[in-house]
Amino acid sequence: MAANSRLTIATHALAWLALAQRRGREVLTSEQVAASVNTNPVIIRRSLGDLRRAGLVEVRHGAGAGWSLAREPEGITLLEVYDAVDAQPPFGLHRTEPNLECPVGRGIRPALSGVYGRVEQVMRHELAETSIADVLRETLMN
Amino acid sequence: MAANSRLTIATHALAWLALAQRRGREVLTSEQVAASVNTNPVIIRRSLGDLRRAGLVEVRHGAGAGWSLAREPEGITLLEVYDAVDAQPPFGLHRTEPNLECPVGRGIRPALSGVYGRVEQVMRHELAETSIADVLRETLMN
DNA sequence: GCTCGCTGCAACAGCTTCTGTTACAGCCGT
DNA sequence: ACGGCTGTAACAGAAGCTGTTGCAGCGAGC
Repeated sequence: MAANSRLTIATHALAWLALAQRRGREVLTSEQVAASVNTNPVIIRRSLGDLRRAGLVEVRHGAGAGWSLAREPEGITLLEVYDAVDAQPPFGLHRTEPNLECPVGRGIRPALSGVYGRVEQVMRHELAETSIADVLRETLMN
Repeated sequence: MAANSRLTIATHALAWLALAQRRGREVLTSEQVAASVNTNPVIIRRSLGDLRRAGLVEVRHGAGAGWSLAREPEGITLLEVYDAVDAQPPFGLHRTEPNLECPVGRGIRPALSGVYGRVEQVMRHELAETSIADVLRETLMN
């Protein structure tokens, strides 16, 4: 499958909510967000549902329902979005347990876990450097 | 799908080759490597084939055939392995083109490309910090 | 030159994940 | 009560990875 686009969809939705808010529209429906992302409204509801559980957006039910940011766009980092959408880590260990009678098979998993953990740490640190407001600003430059 | 284990398989194979070399065995067959990784020899041949094309291992055909490291294990970094196995990048952009009539849809792809590019850069930098010899040393500590 | 062991590679099945779609119950302003 | 929208389940299609089988090709050693 192509690479995972969950973080992209969620960030797109948040940037669009941030812009709508700035323009005076308090809430957007999943259909309106879907029109910008160019996908199905259910996809957006699933993604925004993840973000709601993480406390990044709020939802209003009933008539006139819709979604809005729960916080200022300057305060929402891509790291929070990454955690909210529960994206898969970049690397996985062996799918089947290696041969434990081999010295390499016995010790390689903790060794690789250490390396992979360091990689994920620097990745998370970099994601924390960018906010939704940053993304929106760069987006509107084009 | 579960996370991608290509980098893990390739690194395991290289560490095992490095240890065998140190023990005086010049070459290992794909079956011997597969026994340590606990998988099918064809999987190993595919992985080592990637590493051969990247110049990290050498193969000998005919009778007494097998694989050996093309360079010192201290000089092979996980970044080279990562590039050799052509692992997928951690994040993907929209699968379908966003709505270009929306200001967010129009500009968000270059904006996200910039962020994702920076994330991949720090990831690559971290992978370059670890060599096969490092992995083997940590592996044998367990 | 033949043999034999191993590589290289194609083809295929099974599994998993993600995306997209339909359908429907639940909620709540108006 | 109505109507619009959310929440969620169920399902289909596509894609990628792993694992498996089968077979041609290569070359060292006899």
